[in-house]
Amino acid sequence: MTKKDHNTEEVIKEAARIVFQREGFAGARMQEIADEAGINKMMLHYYFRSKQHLFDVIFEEDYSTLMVPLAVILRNPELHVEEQIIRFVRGYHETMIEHPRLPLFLIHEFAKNPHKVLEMAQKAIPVSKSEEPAHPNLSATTFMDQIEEGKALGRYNDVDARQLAVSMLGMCTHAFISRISVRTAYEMTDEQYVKFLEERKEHVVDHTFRILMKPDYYGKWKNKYQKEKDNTST
Amino acid sequence: MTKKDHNTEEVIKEAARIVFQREGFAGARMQEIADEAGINKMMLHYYFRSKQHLFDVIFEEDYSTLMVPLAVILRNPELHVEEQIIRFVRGYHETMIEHPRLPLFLIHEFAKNPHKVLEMAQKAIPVSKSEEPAHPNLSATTFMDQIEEGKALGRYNDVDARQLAVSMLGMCTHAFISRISVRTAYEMTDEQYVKFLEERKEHVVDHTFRILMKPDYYGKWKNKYQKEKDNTST
DNA sequence: ATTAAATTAAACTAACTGGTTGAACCAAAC
DNA sequence: GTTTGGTTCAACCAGTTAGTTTAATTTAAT
Repeated sequence: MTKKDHNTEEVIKEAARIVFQREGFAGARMQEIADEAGINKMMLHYYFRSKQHLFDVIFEEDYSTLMVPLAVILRNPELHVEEQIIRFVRGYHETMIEHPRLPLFLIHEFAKNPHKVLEMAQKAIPVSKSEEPAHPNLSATTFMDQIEEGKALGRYNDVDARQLAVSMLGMCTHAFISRISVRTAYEMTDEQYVKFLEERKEHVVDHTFRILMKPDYYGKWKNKYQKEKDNTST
Repeated sequence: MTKKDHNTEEVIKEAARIVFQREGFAGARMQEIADEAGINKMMLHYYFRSKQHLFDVIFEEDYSTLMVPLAVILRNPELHVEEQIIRFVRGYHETMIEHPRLPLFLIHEFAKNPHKVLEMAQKAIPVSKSEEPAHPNLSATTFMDQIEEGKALGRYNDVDARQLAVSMLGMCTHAFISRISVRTAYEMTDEQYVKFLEERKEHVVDHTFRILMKPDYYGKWKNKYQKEKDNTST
């Protein structure tokens, strides 16, 4: 920022991100981070007072990387559930293909320190325009309400909205969290696996809608969706 | 075994299990385990040479706790896929309700040390009767084949079997892995959450079948299944 | 050139942590 | 009751780790 064009602070953060995501807080060593950054260990304390503080910075950034785009989608009252689901699943996959270690990292550190993360979450996700959500991170009420509405209209199956939400999230996360198991079980190369993830995006949308929608409504949606897709690609 | 009736070895193992599952290998402290066991730290080394060895014992046991019952189901050539899915999902939930921290623990340590776990897996799951599976842990070929068969018979949707398998596993694991997020988001007490998990068992079966089966075949299955359930309960 | 900030190297500390030692303990065997 | 041998303990040891200090060097702005 001041002198060097390649900002040391940023170099440290990227190294720390790699090491913390790979080893977790307890497993990471400051020397390891310094080596990863190709920099003297002293610098870590010069820029970020302590290991804990450096970790907090990384964790908060990573948390936002994952949550903010998703929160934006789920908070948007203009969007219909179906559009929310499509954007959510695609957004999740696109972010995670770029940051494959994020889900497991966040979940593991969250599980080790839930209280801290929960209070951080309230600050991390900016609340826009005097909006005061009951569920600060994923105001799921609209989501739930709209599903009830769809059920009443006879479009949706009599599915428990909470169970559906957990299933959808599980379908999204699992391919990333269990990357190695899946890769090994299916004997995939790295490229094949990335391709698998790219494809998976649309499969998860499809699976979610198969759970949610009544067969004929699903058929109609798929038809319409297919046409839209054709129009965009031609 | 020799003198005391309350086996110290077992006391240590249970304490180690709790601490390792909560903190992970890197985060766990031998003193912490000793305290948890209400025992002198020396005893840990007396019974289990090193931290690493103690961890390996626990990890292998936990790995087996999860995998063996599932492998038994998936290896059974007598069972139809549908029955396999039902037993798999139920078995998974029942085991995990008893050991809620198992999935995240195993996945996290697996991700940190994939090579070691993979070679361990081959020993851990006993191969019965000169059976030589291509996929040692979850010989998924039968599973895949039967799904292709169901598609050919017009019973199943044109779903990618691998994607389905990942989705099913994700639906199973996520409720346990993200326990705290889910509990917080839905503002549940501990009892309510256990109830949610109990219920979830059948929901996941249902979700999986909704993805897998064509609507009319799903309808038939559900009908038959409902009758069977009524017969068992009356 | 002068100055101030950035960076490195190396030695150091204070706390922590896995692992060890040697003595005490205790129940059974003689 | 004394011996025996596995069991338990408090204290200790050696290596590691986060974090500090100090001094020297490089870099960039004035």
